Amino acid sequence: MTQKDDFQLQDFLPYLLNQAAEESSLAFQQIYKDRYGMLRTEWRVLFHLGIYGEMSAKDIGTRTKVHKTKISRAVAKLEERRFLTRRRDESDRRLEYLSLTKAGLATYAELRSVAVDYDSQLTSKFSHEELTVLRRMLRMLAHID
Amino acid sequence: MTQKDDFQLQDFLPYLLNQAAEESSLAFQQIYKDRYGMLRTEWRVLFHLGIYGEMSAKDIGTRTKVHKTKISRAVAKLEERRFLTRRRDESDRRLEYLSLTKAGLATYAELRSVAVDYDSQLTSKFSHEELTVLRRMLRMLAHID
DNA sequence: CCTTGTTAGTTACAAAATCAACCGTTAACT
DNA sequence: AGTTAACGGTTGATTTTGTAACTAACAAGG
Repeated sequence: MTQKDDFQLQDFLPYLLNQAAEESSLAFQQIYKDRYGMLRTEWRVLFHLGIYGEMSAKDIGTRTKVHKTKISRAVAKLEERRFLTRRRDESDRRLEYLSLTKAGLATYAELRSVAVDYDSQLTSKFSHEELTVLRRMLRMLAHID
Repeated sequence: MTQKDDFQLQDFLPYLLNQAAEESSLAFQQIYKDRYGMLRTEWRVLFHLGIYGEMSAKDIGTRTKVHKTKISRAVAKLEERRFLTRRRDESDRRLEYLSLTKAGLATYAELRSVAVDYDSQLTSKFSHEELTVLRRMLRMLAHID
């Protein structure tokens, strides 16, 4: 394992971002996976509906930039578990609005509180100013807002 | 789509990091995938060998935190394409050292230059100071160094 | 109306990731 | 030496994802 090159992989932003994203998601993933039997897209859909209320699969896909087939399957799984219900838009019958059931809302509330705790644990190592800079830069990189 | 909650998904660090990581990897992924027919783990292995020279699959797995089955399959694919060769460690015959062939090195050099260009394009929106802060924070989150 | 195109969402099939079990080798302990 | 455990790496079965093609519904232009 001898040095042969001066390119620094850990300074290459896409790589570094992926490493940070994976590592920082790990413990949270454990929880929604092991404790709630959910996949990544599923908790994301759950959270979107929990936060924004009724919205369509298309809306969620646009916001998360997740492909519609993944959304479709996540929605089907959440519906099967009675976490959400669908409602046809009568003026445009292609659309269906999704909203959480009581059970879905309860699960969202639980996971949300896990997320809040987890986030404050993650961010505890940094100052408020640093976090402001970090979030702004990440949002720019993610093309959010 | 009515507001129902004040939890901000785009401030939840694991989510924000994943969005930034995915978006910032997209165009680079297009290149190694479409132009070089590679998978994520494959370019990572290629880069590790290009940067550090000869190393074992285990070493790569430790550094990248990628599971050994994924490494094993990426190595097999790269070997099949004659980008690397294996050499048994005679003092511990479980280990094999991987190193790039001439063709592997050439491909690495090409992709490396793409990566350098791509990175400077990504980082051009930020100041040197901001980038220093960002990298330091990401390394802490990724538990690198 | 009637084509042609587009959209929201689903499905089928191929590709890839995950997980457990496996092989051969080395290490540790008795 | 002999047993047991651990390690590096591979393989096979299952799950998840990606890609394309498909409904069904709407929209625009003739």
